[in-house]
Amino acid sequence: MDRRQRKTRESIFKAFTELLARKTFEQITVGEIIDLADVGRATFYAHFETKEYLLKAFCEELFCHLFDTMETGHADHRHIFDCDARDDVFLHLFRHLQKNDNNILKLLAGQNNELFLRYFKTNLQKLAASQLPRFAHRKSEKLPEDFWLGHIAATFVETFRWWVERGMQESPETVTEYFYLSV
Amino acid sequence: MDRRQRKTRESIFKAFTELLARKTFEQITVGEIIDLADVGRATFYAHFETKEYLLKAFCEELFCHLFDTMETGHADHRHIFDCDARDDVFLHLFRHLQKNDNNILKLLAGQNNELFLRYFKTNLQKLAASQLPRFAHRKSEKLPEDFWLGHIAATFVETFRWWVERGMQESPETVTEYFYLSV
DNA sequence: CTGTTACTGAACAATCTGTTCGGTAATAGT
DNA sequence: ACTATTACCGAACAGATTGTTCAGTAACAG
Repeated sequence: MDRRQRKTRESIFKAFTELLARKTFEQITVGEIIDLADVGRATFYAHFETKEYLLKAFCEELFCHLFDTMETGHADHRHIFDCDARDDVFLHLFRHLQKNDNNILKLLAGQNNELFLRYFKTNLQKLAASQLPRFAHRKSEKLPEDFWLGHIAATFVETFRWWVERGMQESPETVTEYFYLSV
Repeated sequence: MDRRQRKTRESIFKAFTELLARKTFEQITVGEIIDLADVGRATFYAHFETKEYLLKAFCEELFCHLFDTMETGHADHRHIFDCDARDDVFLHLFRHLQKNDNNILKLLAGQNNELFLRYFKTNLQKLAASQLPRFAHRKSEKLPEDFWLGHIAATFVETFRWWVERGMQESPETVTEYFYLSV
């Protein structure tokens, strides 16, 4: 990819992330993004059809980083975050989320969080599917599989939301315990 | 309340409901609402500060109808909907939702469903609190109460969402069973 | 009958979106 | 090193939407 393109894309992402720390998605305008990214208006629209497409691309990169690196367990990833692969993946995930890379919290709290939550849930559902044996309760046998997977993902999201609302006082270990107890 | 005010408010609500059947909240403009409601622009803004405040008022009326009448069990309500108070409240609720009064489904499916879901969850949480003995599992003792209530409400919402996504093929009784099994 | 209140409708500024285009600079291929 | 391609700039642009203002008119309450 052209170096110019890459630089533009990165500065737009960076500006978007910074703005996300201050305000919610719908409060951010294209004008603010290009000012902070120091990029022409036409350039922005050459990269992203609309503001929503930027969010979409942002979410894709975000969850790619968050989930894919976890599943495959890349060496560099483990080095950076000092992860132990033997850890529970959900505990692992809570630990990541605690760091609030890329201002995930603001995306969760925003008014227009539908798209974000959909990505979150989709990825969680895939993760849950790979961890299905962990959730093989008696009750799960009586429920349709897609219902069950959706329930696990939704429970994770809700647990995370509860955690954030309370200011993330509890340790990731405690929250993980709550998650497994309630699911 | 002045008859003129009431009529204006009602025609705005009616227009909003109709538009909600066709498009999502953010696609609806104030111009469309006042055209359909046949109401002056200034009049709309005399009633509602912004479009969001209209949604807020709409949600309040909606959930007031949905929950309050259920808890108090008004005679007229039972007449209209032919409800049996001995029925489980959650089954009762699923039956109501199946009717899709006021296009709840569109509000659920919309992109900007955050406000709607918050109202939904808040009311469900109150309902769950009143029904707490039903959810007195072993596991619930080990969890903080607000976490537990939030989990019940979120599970209901998720169950409902799953139902809607599959075209509401299952009976309300089956869905209620799934709900109780998973919570 | 009268004072108050609500609605009308049109005009208004302000903001944001998404597009267009001629000129400029960086890049890639040869 | 030359050339064609590609990306960027930046300013201008039309179009849509929002929320406000105001003078005139109609409905309401006492």
